[in-house]
Amino acid sequence: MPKRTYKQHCALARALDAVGERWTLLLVRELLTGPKRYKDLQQGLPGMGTNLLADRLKELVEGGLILRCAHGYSLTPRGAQLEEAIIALARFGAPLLGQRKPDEHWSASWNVVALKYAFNAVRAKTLEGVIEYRIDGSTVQARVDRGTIATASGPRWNPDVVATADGDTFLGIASGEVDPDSAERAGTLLLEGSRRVWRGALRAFGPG
Amino acid sequence: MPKRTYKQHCALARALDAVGERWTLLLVRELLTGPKRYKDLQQGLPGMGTNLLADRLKELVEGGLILRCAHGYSLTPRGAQLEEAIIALARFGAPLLGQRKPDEHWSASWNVVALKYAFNAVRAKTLEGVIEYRIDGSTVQARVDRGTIATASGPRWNPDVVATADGDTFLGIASGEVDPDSAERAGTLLLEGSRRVWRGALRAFGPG
DNA sequence: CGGAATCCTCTTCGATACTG
DNA sequence: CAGTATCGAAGAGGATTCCG
Repeated sequence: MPKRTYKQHCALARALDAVGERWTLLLVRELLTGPKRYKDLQQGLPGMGTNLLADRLKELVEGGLILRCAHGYSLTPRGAQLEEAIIALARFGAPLLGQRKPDEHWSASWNVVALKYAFNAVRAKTLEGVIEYRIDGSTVQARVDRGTIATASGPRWNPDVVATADGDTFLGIASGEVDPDSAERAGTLLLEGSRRVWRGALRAFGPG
Repeated sequence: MPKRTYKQHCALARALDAVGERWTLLLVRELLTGPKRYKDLQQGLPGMGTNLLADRLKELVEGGLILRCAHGYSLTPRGAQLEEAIIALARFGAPLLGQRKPDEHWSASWNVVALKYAFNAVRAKTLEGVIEYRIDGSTVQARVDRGTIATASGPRWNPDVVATADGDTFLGIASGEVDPDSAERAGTLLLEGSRRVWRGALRAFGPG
C-alpha cells in the first residue's frame, strides 16, 4: 500500500500528508470533545462511508494521533495539537456559514469548537466567569478568565449564567440575525444567573 | 457540476469545502509569497496534473480567494486570511519533517512560511532587527520587532545581518542537526553584520 | 512559449450489503 | 456494535495536444 504523499520537504505538505485527506480533520473534530465510539463517529460524520471511517481510524492510530480506548477512540496529546489548526481553519470558514440549509447536518457538540474560534480575546478582557449553554438537550460550557478560554462538552464547572435555547436560536444569535433580547422576550431563549456575565459573553463570542 | 461538499453547518467543514481538496492549500502557500505565473505554480507543485491546477485556480477565483492579474495569479485579502490556518498546520507538521529524503522536492521560497511558523514570539521578546537569509541564490527576509514578525520574499528592508548558506545547511540548522558555529567555521555558513541580531534570530527561530 | 483543454489509466470515495 | 467486502462513480495524475 504505497500511501499517497506530496513528496515535499515542507511542514505544510507534511501536515497535509498526515491529516489532509478527505474527512480526516472532521474526524479529529469529533474527538476534540472527548472519546467517541465507532457508532458515534458515524453519526457525527454522515456521508462518510463506513470503510473509509475504518481506514482513517487505522491511519490515525498508526500515525500516533488517536488511540483505541475502552470507550472507543480518543485523541493522543499529539493529536490534540491539531486543535489550533482546526480553530484557525474554522475561523476562516466561519464567514462562509451563512444560513443553515435544510439538507445540512448540525450537531450541538460542534459548538465546543465554535466557542473557541468565535472567542475574541481582546473583547473578553474584562470578562470572567463560566457560561453554560444548553442546546437541544446537550450542555456546553465556556470558562473565560483574563482573556483566555477553556471549554467543556458537559457540566464541568459551576456556571455563572445558564443560557437555554434550541439550535436554530443559538445559530441565529451567533450569526447576528437574531437579537438576544428579542429572543428572550419571545421565550425562545431562557437566561438564568448573572446578566453581567451573559452580556460579557455576547461581547466575547458575538459577531463583528 | 455538483461540487462535492460535506453538507455540514460547521465552520470547519465549510473551510474544508473551500480549500480542503487535494493541492489547494499548497497552491495557496505558493501565492503567499507573492503573485505567480501558471508555469511557476507548476514548478512549485510537482506531481500536480496541469488539468488539476487549472481546475483549482478556477475554483479559487470563483471563491474569491485569488485573482487573475497581469503577472498571473495573486491572493485576494480574503485568500490571505488563510495564512493563519496554513501556519497552524505547518506548525503541526514541522515535527514530521525529519531529514529531507532524496525524492523530496524543496524550494527556498517555502522558507518564508517556515520563518513564520518557527517564530517564537516569547523567545523573540528582546529581539529587534532585520535578518536576511540568502539560500541557494534566493533572498528571504524576516523583520522582528517587539515580538512580532513580518517576512518578505526579496530584499525589502535594510538587513542588520545577512546569513548566506545552501539549502541543506539551513535545513540542518533549523532541525537542530547542524551547529551554526561549526557551520560557520566550516565555511558553509557566512555571516555578515550584527552578531547580536543573529543570536537573537537563532533563539527566535531555532528548534526546541 | 506560456496557458491551458483533452484523453486515458489508476486510485479513492461513497453507498450498500455482508460478517464476526 | 464494529467493522470487512464489493462495486459503480468520481477524482487524481500523466502525457499529449491545442490555442494565442
